[in-house]
Amino acid sequence: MKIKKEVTIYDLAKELNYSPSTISRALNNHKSISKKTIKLIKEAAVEMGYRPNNLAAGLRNNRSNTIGILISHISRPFQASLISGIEETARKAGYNVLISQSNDKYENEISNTNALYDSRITGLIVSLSMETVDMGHFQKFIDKGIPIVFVDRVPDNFNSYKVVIDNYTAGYSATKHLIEQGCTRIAHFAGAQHRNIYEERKKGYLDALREYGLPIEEDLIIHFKTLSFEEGNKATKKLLKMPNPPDGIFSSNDTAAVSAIMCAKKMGVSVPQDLAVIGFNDDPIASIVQPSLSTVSHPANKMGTISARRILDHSVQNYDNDLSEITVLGTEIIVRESSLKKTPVLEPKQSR
Amino acid sequence: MKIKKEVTIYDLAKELNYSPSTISRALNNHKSISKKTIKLIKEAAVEMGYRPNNLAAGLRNNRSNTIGILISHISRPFQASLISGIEETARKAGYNVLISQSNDKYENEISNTNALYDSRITGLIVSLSMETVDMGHFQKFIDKGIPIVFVDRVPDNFNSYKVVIDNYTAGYSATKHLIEQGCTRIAHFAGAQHRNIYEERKKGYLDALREYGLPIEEDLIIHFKTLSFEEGNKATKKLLKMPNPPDGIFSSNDTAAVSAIMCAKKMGVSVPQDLAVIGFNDDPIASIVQPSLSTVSHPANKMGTISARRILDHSVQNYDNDLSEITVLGTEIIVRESSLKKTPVLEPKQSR
DNA sequence: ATAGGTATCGAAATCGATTGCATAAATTTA
DNA sequence: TAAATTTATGCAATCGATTTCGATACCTAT
Repeated sequence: MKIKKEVTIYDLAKELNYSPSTISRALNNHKSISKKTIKLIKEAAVEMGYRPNNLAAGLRNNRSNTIGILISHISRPFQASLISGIEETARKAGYNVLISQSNDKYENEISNTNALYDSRITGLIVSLSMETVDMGHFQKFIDKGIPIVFVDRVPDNFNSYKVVIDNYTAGYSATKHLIEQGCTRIAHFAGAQHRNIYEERKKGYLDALREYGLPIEEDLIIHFKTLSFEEGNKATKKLLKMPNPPDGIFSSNDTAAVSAIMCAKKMGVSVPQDLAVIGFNDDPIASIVQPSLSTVSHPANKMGTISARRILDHSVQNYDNDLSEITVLGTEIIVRESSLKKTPVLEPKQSR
Repeated sequence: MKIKKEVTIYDLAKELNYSPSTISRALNNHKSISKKTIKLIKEAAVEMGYRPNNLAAGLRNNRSNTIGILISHISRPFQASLISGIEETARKAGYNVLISQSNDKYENEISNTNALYDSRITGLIVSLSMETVDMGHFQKFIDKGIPIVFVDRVPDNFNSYKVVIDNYTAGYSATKHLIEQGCTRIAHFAGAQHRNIYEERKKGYLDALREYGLPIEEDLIIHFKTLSFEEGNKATKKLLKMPNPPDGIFSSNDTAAVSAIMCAKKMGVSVPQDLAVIGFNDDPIASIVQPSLSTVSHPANKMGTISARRILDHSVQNYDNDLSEITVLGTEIIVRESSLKKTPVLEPKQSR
């Protein structure tokens, strides 16, 4: 199979008897080229099958019209939605999107930041790995004026754009909701406490208990490593076997919350009557499990959109110093069956 | 904030009194550079904070060590896993990954292929949009010798690498499973028939019925547009209201299958006794819904890995003509509760 | 000592697009 | 009509890495 040669602006120039400069300017709608010429050149470009070479343009301009993403797991629903939001926004603006996943490993995060840097991305959007503590690998972007947007899992010791939800309030509201449903011994599935999101959710939980005069029992606060289904299962089993088991669980994610529901059912503990459960994220499984899971909804796609916008706006306005705009988005408590002890479920109790 | 200047191989050259050629070769472990020199140069590179410029290298080599992905929706579990597999494989080989989603629009697919082409990707991995019929927008890759791997949703009129599962056999086996469970009137949730995957699943379904001497009833075959939850709900309602309703459903995806289960429960039809259900994909919701959903599992991550490998291998071996290796992967029927009419469920029937 | 080999390294062209500066032509102004 | 603008376009350098030819120095064998 023969490989066709590339059509470049030089080919266009030769063909149309213009200089490459004019071709380039015409294709970019430069104002110093007459409309007639622009039209002529653009039509010829299409006809000859010309396609711009981003590598060449990027080299020359020292930017690649590409947004880099660094997240931990693409197939987590939240992160997939995040990426989706970024991609849509970026593409509309003519930007490409490079992705990389750390699998929650610090080491991967470092090599991925390097790989993205080497591609001279316009900006970077990051949700930190579970392990990351040191932030040194991000400095090179700052030094070169490449904007970084931290999203969801953000550092607290690094000055940059941030897009987050109000995890404290969400944790507070979720816990308060359980309290209002009559729970008095509420357990908490906590995530790694060096990650802001889990730390703040826990703080919200604690403050809600305090506010309502409920005792804080360390035994009811389980610290998870990954908030996986298996971990949730084990924790729930342990909790329900306690002499004085909890009557509510606020889980820092839906996966563990769902495992709690399923575990409780298996152990003959009825949800929500004996155990009310509320999760976090509003993953698809939340509305499928029975009883359906109350949870905190996370505007993932929107967070992606906003993060991408930050990068795009930055590169236009070229801020020089105020590299620290923080966007805090609200969350919503989605009340489903798993936490609804007081008001009867709307539909009649058939088939359950 | 000041922007630091880029460290280039020229800076290294000046600093170390070598020519840029030598620096370049040393960094690439070229054999004509002594090990001592290589070590010296590499150490200096690290110390001076040198980072290669992929744009420059890519321009010179006319390749960017980047794999482009074109799928329809990032947040579909299957596609997210696919991307994940591609990303992992690519990154291990030192490649970056550009993503784009068509949202199942032909128009987006075209503009995205252009955007990816303009970035001079090394290869392209595609799962076709629902609308795509004409394949003209892929020709430019072939012309330039850029390999394309079609995965899952593949064309049948275009010569290129393909990575698929055996949809026909999967459809056949799923249907056969329902028949073996005693179903005699099996409905089928079919997807758009111009997409290979849905067409073949349906063919397998039809052949299974024929083989077991069951009549084919057009009324039991519902053609979906998107196989969404809502569509599934509506279809199930319609089916169950028939004078002679089906006793089994083979759905082309899990979303619609789950909606069928939930709809049946709401209508007082017990699953699997009165209605056995089997889905396709093994999405997370499949194991969460109650009764849990039997389904066909799809090696999504592996398909991603293989697709990426195809690109990588191609660019090494530089095949010239045999651009049509097809990989067919097997699937697995996952039997859960929703289809198990004969054998009793293993766990005792508590709490259900 | 000389031819041939090998190990190391350099000069300079190249990839394709962009852009500051210069120029030529067309138009307006004085 | 000459001068001053404005409009439209070209020249040539530039971005950073790679690679084709060679060139040089050092060895080895005859």
